[in-house]
Amino acid sequence: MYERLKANLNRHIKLDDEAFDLLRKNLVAKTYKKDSHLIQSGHICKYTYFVHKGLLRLYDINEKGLEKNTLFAIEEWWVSDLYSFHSQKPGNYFLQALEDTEVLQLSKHAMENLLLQIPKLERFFRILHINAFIAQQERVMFMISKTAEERYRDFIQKYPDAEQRIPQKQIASYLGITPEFLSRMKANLRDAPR
Amino acid sequence: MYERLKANLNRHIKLDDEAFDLLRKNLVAKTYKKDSHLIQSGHICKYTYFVHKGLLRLYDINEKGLEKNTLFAIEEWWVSDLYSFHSQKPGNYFLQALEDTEVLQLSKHAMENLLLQIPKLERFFRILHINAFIAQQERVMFMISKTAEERYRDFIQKYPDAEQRIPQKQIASYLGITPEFLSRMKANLRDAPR
DNA sequence: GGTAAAAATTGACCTAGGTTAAGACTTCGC
DNA sequence: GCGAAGTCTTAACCTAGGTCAATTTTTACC
Repeated sequence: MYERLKANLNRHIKLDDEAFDLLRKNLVAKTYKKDSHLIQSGHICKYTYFVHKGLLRLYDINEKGLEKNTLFAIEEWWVSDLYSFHSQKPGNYFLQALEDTEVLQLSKHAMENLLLQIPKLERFFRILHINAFIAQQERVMFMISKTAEERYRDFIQKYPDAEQRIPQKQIASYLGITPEFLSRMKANLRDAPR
Repeated sequence: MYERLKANLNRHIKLDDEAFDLLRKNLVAKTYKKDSHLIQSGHICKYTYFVHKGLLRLYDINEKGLEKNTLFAIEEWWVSDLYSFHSQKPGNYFLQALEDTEVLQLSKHAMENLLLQIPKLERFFRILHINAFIAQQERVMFMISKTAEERYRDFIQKYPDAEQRIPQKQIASYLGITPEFLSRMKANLRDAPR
């Protein structure tokens, strides 16, 4: 169970056994049923989650009342409403399981303590958030520069198993298009592929 | 000159004089003329910049040959091609001065040393990048959820002096619309304000 | 200070993607 | 295993925003 977490940390830092153990003691394993929520808009987000198994979506509800996905988190992703988690103010996002999902949950309080006790974790999360920023920045550039079809192609290439695991309406919402239009695009691609 | 930097650091951490002095020794003050480039696409990005005075734009050139702005950096912003800076691989972005600009420049090598010598800096940049991520995430949600006019209103509200300092075609590129359409939108707003 | 280039505006026309609605196909609860 | 609800598809029509081109305004340069 913790092997996946260890592998994840090892991408950026080396932790000795003692530090890893301390981290592990502060994590709580939880499972969530498909469709249940880990985070609710309007509430203060208490936890950051490491996805061990499953699939989550982070979304908000815009002023027109529509759900818009901002990210999907699969195995080995860290996910939270970062604004709410770090400011400890009410957030705007919902986090929902799209499959039965197992996570390791880290509270804000535990995280602050760990950062003091294991300075390398500051480095780990710094690098993690740099990469998250770069990915979001690229996504903005895609929104600005590419057509819906180009963004869709890019999406299925980057997340090859997404097509199987994620309902189309969720993918459409992530891409910023309607499910109807995604459906039409797929029909076009079928007729005139590549 | 360093007061602005000190204020910036103080937003998230407290540095003693010794540490601040060490940081200062690693920074190099540079000035760039309007229209000159600090970073070139295709090159490895050697520096991160703290903007002391002036205005920069970070942009790429997409496959259709169009320049697209991903961010404007004004006084007290940190800016770089983070992907290239951190990976030390060739980047895709250009960083250009839109006004005569004074920056403090920090090399990758100096930064790595500083992070080891002043662990609090890990914390500082971690928080900085969390906030940068949150802002980009919100920008993605705006692209997905709002009309061009709503995004324009939001932009001029968030950056009140942008209208004076930044040419319209640059703002249009940032918003993901054509200069022609921005112009027409402004005409509409003039006729039917609010 | 005059002119050449760049930026902004305006107008006619076009298209990617949205909207609404109806039918078909899946999924899920009992 | 069956009905209800949700999801996906298809089609007709609509609109926000793009394209192209001509005109005016601003900026930059000798």
